[in-house]
Amino acid sequence: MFEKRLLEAAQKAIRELYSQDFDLSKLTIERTKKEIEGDYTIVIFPLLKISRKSPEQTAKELGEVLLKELPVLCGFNVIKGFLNLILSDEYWLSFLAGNYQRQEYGISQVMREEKVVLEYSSPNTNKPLHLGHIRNNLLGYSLANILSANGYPVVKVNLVNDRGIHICKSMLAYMKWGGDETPKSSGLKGDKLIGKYYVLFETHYKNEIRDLMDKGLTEDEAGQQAPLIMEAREILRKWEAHDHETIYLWKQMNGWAYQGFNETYKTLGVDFDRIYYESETYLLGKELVLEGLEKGVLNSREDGSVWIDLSAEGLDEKLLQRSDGTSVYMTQDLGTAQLRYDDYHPSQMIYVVGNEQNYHFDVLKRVLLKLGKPYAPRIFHLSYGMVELPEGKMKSREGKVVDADDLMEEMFSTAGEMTMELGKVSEFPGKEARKLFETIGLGALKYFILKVDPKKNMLFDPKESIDFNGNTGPFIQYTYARINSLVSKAIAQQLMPHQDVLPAGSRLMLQEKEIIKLLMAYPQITKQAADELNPAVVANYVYDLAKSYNHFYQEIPVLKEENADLRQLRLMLSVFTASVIGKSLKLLGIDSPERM
RNA sequence: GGCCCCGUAGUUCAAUGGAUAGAACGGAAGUUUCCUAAACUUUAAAUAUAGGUUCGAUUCCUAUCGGGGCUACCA
Repeated sequence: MFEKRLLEAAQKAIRELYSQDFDLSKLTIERTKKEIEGDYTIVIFPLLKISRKSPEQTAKELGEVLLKELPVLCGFNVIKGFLNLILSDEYWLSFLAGNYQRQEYGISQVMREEKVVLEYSSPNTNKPLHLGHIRNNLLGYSLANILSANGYPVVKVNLVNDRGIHICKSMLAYMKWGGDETPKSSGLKGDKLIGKYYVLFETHYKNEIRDLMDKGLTEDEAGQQAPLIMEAREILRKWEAHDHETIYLWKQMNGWAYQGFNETYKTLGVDFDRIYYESETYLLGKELVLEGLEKGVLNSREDGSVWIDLSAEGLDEKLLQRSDGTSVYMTQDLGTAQLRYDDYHPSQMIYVVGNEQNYHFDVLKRVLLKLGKPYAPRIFHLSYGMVELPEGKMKSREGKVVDADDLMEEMFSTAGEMTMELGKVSEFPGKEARKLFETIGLGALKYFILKVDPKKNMLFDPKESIDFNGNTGPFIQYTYARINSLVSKAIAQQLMPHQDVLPAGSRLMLQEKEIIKLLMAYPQITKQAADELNPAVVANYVYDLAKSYNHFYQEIPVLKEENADLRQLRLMLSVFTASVIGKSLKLLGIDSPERM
């Protein structure tokens, strides 16, 4: 890689010029800004202490030595404290010719030994997936792709919250008011049917609380004593005691939910290698709690509840097991972590979970550390920001959510309307057209969500957020389709270049060079995205690339160019660009349409 | 109250401590006898406030103001 060679040469040049060694980590080399002539820039300021000369003078001296030392350099300029180096066109051209058809470009050919377990999605079986889950799923799926491309063997796991007091709530509501309604009889998707009863519970529960408060109870007391919540607790107790009827209903309702989830996952285009159920891990969690008690790391109270005291570390006391012996979220997560470690011995266990659970994961890690678990330090909570609506946070208890299925369906129909309006694919058969609308609609949705830094909260306005023009998924997909059309024509006219032919002697236009530079950056981009666990790096990159290509395409002829060398160069550039756009989108979980 | 995160054009997002803070949407003005106009070109418009560290701060530190989250025997 050129940066490395440049750094070494700079080291040598500095020693030659100032007879001193210099800490290379202080030297920054960056790609030259677009508006300025040059390809790589060395920031000179850190050198001034040892050069004892003006920034301009220092830059000039260093530039001259480098020019002599590195044959690929053909010139430089100095602006203030910045040394801008110019590489010869041959350098860019040979890179282009050598890589434009490499399928494996930007994909690591070395696989690491140790696995990464990546958890995402993690739905509750009592409510359908909503926009927040969409962000979660897209992030997880994309990260799995990005890590794989960087040579990490990834195990995609989904942890289903299939048990707990919240599930009992929808079970209770169904027992009371459900009759024998099924997804089939109601025509509702399974997860939607469950969600309906969860909301029903919350509504009635709230009413009971209000009634009790009217009788003089505090809100807390009312929340604890309302008949519905007490009944739900009883169901949880029965469930943990393996009561037959309870288990039967639980299985039936969860089955409905899974069917619904699977449909949504399929439409969204995400999948998993392994599904864990909390009902299978909570007992292991309880064992760990017992172990903690024996080791004296945890303490039990008189009422039988088990706690960990983290006040010495600036946190609070945290409950790990209820007084009635039932387990809580944390108990389950302890077991899940253990099981995952036993199954895969991963080098990293990444949890894609919203930032509202930062505290929970902080505690989880500390508990496991105190238990002396070797995998505790390998736990990494990839904490992503909330998706907010214009009116604020989504509240599934109140049914104030953007439903995942509805949203996607809306995207598809909007994509269809847009396409028809533009008169793009009127000759497409119906099935193919529907496929295209899904590709474009999902492209818009996925790009919109993934282009934002995962750590940050983001706003989603159902009426305005999704666009198909400008900095959007469809814009990038369009660029891909456009190139594809161009290349098809080139093939038809037998104009495609031969791989072993170098377009020699041609001068690169600015627009061409800009694209080549971006293409060359692709491997670093995928690495950065993996290091930072951040798909937005890829999203912003591929937008830049598409934008640069459109700029080029608008102003410079490709097939119409009469000079065969230039035509060949531009075709290579186009083929390479389409390939890298396709790969980048793939990393984001976005499909690239051949036509649109 | 305590702990954590975030304040960048009208709006939604960018910017490894480096050059004149980038885009997109929206606003204004243009480009189609020419490889897909879901495109391209031009234009107006922003770092919450006050200090500090630094040759250099949107970025690091402190305070203030504003927004969000957590602080459940919910998940």
